[in-house]
Amino acid sequence: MTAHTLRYYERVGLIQPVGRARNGHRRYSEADAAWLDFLHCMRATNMPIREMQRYAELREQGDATSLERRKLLEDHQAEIAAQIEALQKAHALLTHKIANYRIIEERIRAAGSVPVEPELEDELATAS
Amino acid sequence: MTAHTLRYYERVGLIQPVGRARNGHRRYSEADAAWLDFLHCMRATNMPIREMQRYAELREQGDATSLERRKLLEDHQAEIAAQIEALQKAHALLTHKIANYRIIEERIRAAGSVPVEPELEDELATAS
DNA sequence: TATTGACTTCAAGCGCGCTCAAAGATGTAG
DNA sequence: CTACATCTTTGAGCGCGCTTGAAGTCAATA
Repeated sequence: MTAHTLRYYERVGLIQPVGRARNGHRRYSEADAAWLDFLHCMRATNMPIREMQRYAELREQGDATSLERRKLLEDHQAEIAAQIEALQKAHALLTHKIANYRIIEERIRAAGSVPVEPELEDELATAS
Repeated sequence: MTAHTLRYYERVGLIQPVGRARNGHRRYSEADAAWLDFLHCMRATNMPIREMQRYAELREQGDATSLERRKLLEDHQAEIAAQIEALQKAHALLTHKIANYRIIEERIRAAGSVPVEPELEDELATAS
């Protein structure tokens, strides 16, 4: 997280105005750092800024907003689960395609040059 | 995938100019569809367009580019693995935080109103 | 015949999340 | 005292991946 990003997060209300040293420089407390860690974790898993803003807003309103905050997090967790699934599918597909490329390469090595004919048409087989 | 996105992909070279009906309308073959499925799968796992362009370019050059294409896919697969890890971490964190919110809610219900004092400071505990 | 509707083209616009530029204040080293 | 680095502010700019708009062509339907 760059300094610029921290300023940006402060500007858009993701973090409350943070404490300052006598010279005006920002001093991030442990609590600030922990909150930033959390934000970072949410961003890294594609939570939109708007949603993080909503969460930050609720958090500032205290325990009464617990239920809504929980729902927000549950929604995001569901998003995460969906993302994991898509990623795992793609991972498996790539394993397949990579193996395929190894076969092609072996064939080329065996022929001593690049054969003209045998394009192993992979898309129809692996897109499924 | 919208029609607009298909046009866009064609414009930026992700798909070769596709066949046309007599009236000039595009006709996507099975092979086109399979290739589009693959592209869709890569985009859904955050492969940048530039990388997909590179892959498409190599693909058009035939089997001789097998090795480079394989490396490209291997890199992306590594990216995917990293993403999965981050997502799983976040998923676990959220499980923790959601459980925490349930406790808070239970406490509120038990008190019959929102207590003023006991803000359960969660960030330090769960950000780790 | 008139009117939809789905396609075509090309260019411009947009939302997101930063990212950078410019100008100025302050602190540390030589 | 002079550099130089590091922070401060505000506002503008940018890269990505679409997305939309405008204007036109064609096919079928009321």
